[in-house]
Amino acid sequence: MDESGTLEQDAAWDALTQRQRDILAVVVHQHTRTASPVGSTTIAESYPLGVSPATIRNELARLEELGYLTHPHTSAGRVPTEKGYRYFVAQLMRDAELPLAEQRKIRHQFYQVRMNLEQWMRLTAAVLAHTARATSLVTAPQAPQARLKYVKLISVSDMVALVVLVLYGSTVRQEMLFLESPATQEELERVSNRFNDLFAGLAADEIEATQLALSPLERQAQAGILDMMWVEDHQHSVYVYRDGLTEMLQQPEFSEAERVRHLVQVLEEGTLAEPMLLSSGQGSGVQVIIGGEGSWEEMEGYSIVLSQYGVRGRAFGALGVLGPLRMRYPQAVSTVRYVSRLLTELVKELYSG
Amino acid sequence: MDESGTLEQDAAWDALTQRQRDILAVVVHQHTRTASPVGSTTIAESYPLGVSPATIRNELARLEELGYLTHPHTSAGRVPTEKGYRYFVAQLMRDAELPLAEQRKIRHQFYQVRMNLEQWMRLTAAVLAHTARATSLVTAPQAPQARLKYVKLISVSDMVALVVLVLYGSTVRQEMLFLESPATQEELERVSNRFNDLFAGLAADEIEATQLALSPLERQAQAGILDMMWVEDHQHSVYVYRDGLTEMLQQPEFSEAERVRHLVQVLEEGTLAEPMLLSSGQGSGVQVIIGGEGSWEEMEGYSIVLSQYGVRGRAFGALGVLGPLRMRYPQAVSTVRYVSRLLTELVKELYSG
DNA sequence: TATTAGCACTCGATATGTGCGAGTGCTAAT
DNA sequence: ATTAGCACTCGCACATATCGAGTGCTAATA
Repeated sequence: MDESGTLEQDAAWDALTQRQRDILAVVVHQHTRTASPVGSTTIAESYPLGVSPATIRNELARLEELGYLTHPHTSAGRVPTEKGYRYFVAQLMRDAELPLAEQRKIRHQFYQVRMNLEQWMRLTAAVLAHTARATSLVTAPQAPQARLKYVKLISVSDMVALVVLVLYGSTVRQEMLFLESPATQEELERVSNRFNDLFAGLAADEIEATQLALSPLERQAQAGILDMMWVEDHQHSVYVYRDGLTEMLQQPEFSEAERVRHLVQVLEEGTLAEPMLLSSGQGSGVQVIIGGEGSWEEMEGYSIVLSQYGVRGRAFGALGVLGPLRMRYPQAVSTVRYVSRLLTELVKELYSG
Repeated sequence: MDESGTLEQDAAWDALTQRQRDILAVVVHQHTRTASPVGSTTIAESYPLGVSPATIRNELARLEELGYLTHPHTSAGRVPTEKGYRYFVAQLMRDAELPLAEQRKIRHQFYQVRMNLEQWMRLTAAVLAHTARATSLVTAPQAPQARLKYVKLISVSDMVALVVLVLYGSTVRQEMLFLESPATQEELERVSNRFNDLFAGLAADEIEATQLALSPLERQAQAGILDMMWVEDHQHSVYVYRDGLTEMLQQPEFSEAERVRHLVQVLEEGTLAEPMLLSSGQGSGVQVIIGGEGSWEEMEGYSIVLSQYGVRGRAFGALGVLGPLRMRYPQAVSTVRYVSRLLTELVKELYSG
């Protein structure tokens, strides 16, 4: 799904009549509210389609043949299939913007918070979870390559120094360094100053490439700094902020313990960040993954609405919501879209320095 | 439970015969392995008590009368009650040290990791969860009052500065500061230097108390720093590292979705840190809380084995494991005790600077 | 008096049966 | 093409029967 909703137009959708489209939309809509299968009479009664339940039954049978709906069992109503949800998202859903009131409320919350990355992430997660009524997932913006803005060595004891690295994008990292030979705060100060002159603005490989005469202390400090920056660059485990799990677990799809366990496992093992950051690569804007398509096998039975935010090539992250197939797609999509735009603005400000 | 296991001796335990004590121990032991009620024949067959099942039945009935055991239903075996577990932990459990091999393995893991607080916390959580086979909970060491070690203001743009605070105990905090009037890096540098001279080693209230002539920029910076330190001091939400949840959810006590939901909720809402840090106050050493006694109502149906670590009055945290009543108490207690001692050593090193 | 064999009894778990009702699919009429 | 009518299906809820593990009690025994 791209912004205008045209991206999936080329998919080979069966040609459905308008009435079939209407009925499918009603089934999806009803089912997302009630969580139970919807029958022909319910449809006829609650929407003025001007036809009898019998006719609707025929259409339902046809839609089932085409793969958009299923039966849990013979004498039950219809439930959308994954294909049904996909059709709904791509073709039927009116792709509205988030209501202005909601927009203002969210924006206000963001500006109330100090300019602190971690708090933004938490707030984003909270807002997404609350507005879309599903579990939210947010990664912090990732810079492709850490660049040194400022370094400071602080004496902890004569053999131990604390290395504080400030990277562009106001990431700060600190680590202890065990010294091979004792050093005073003054010596460390000198090293800090020299390194700031030499290395400011450089990435790890550039720092390594500078062939300079270094004292043993400097050599050790440089090695420590490079180590920290490499860790930063190749950090495989991106922390994923999340919220709204408990509320979502109230939903009837989580009435079996096994289902809950599985979800908790997937969330805890933290393997979602990678596909989030990679997957939403194609196409700009909001992506809707239904039933664990593509590289999301693990998420079979769930849907994910996600978007990247930030600036490609400088710092970007991903955010989205995860819920059961029976999700409020319109709400989820508009919320994710709005919040990702908002966060893009904020990240631009943050990285402008 | 204190180190020597004598603390709870004064509790008014009913006088049980040695045979009753043996039988209670067997019930607890069997039940923790099999998760199902244990019957009289099982006991007679698996342990050489030299009496018939009938005798054991009489004893079981007596133990039930006294409140140490229950029946799930008439024709089922016995299951320990909370009181039964308490008696087991206080009186019957042989309070051994962790096996030396295990100790060495754990210690080795800790020394392999760089001296990095976050990694220690994660490792602690992993080790606890794995060794005690329950969900581990670990808080980082909390200093009673943040003391400034070093401050640095870094220009982000002419109107925005990044404030980096290094506190004692190698905590580093950073935050953006929006300036009222533009300032260059040089000006910020001057402020940083002056503040380091004036404020190093002081706590927030002491910094506030210094009545000095400050420039507008300095005044704003000071306010920012104070703010950050206050947040640090009054931070109510201490992050709790945890591990092993997924493994624990495999246990049969979590076969009902409701139970899983409840646990996830309690863990997610993060209200456990406070009681952890306060509760283990009385008595040194490892504390065993069974069935949500005292201020742990929320944890009814669970047991917690916890200990504080670190140095009282300087920096201390809490660690422990959380599991169902049916927990491997001996393992849990010895692991928690060993790891808390180990971490105390490490924290002492960290804060020695 | 403590122990124990014997035995009736209880109750959960499992399987089987029955009625109910929602919702279908089909057929024949419109 | 639509629809009324109706037989049919099947899950659900509830009742009933069987089975077996494990108890509690009683009376015999050491």
